[in-house]
Amino acid sequence: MGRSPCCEKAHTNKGAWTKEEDDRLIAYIKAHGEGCWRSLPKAAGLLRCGKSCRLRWINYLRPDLKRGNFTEEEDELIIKLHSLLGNKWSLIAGRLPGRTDNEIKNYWNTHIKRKLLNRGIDPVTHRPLNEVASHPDSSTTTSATPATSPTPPPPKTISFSTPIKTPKQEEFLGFKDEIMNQQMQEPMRERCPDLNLELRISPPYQENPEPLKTGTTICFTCSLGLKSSKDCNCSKNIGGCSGSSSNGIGSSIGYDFLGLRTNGAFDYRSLEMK
DNA sequence: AAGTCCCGCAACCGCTGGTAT
DNA sequence: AATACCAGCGGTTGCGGGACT
Repeated sequence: MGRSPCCEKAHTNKGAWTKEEDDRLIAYIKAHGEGCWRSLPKAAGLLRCGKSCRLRWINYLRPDLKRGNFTEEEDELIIKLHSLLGNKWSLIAGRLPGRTDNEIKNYWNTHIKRKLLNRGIDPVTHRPLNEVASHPDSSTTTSATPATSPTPPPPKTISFSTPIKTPKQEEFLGFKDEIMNQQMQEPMRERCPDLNLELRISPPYQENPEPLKTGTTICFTCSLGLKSSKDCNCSKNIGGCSGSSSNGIGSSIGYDFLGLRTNGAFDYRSLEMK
């Protein structure tokens, strides 16, 4: 037994959305909120698949979308995040307010790939092209998984021998990038000497950020904005984070390589790629 | 002006993970 | 444990418009 189709394909429109369809969708979501995409089309009087409605809303109609050209800063941020996360467009989008995964994916394929090639950097491995050429195993094929090479590939699993010192609270509120950069970049630089991995990423925007008490922890999955993850290891006193601190890692706060709050010793095991 | 090519983007498709029953 | 449903993700496709011949 498989899954039933998400909609009655025979009675749904396909292709570009009309202004009227957009208006109907916007009006419905304004009145009832997001969710229940399967039943939404019928309720909203749309001859569309629920999936299609969701995509249209998320990628085009959402009021918080930024639209417009990407800035140079956004370009660099995408490149850096891609070098660390691979084709995890939704994760990358999560670090770029107002941008969608689809938008970033398209932008990557049409602009950034070319930009990196012009810089002599392989867009898949983020290694210098000449280095890739000298190691035939480092293919530039479809996989986002870093290619094999004499040196270990980038983070399937990474560990840094030097634990990050716990900054004072006022330091992490102001994100002491320099500390992180100095301590985190060396191993990466070793592997990608031409790749500037200086990361300056802000935490997700919060209207009224709740100050963390010294001694509390936040796990990597939560720092990425992944709610209710089974990997969550946060202390219970952090809003929206309900896991228990059971991974044996110390309770001091440090920064992961994305500039996000985490335990003093960052545990990259939670960052395994597919 | 007409035809062709190329590029960018919106949308679709197939699949996976999570959850409820 | 098995099944069904839902939401979401990432790869791919196809259309529209601009550039080029």
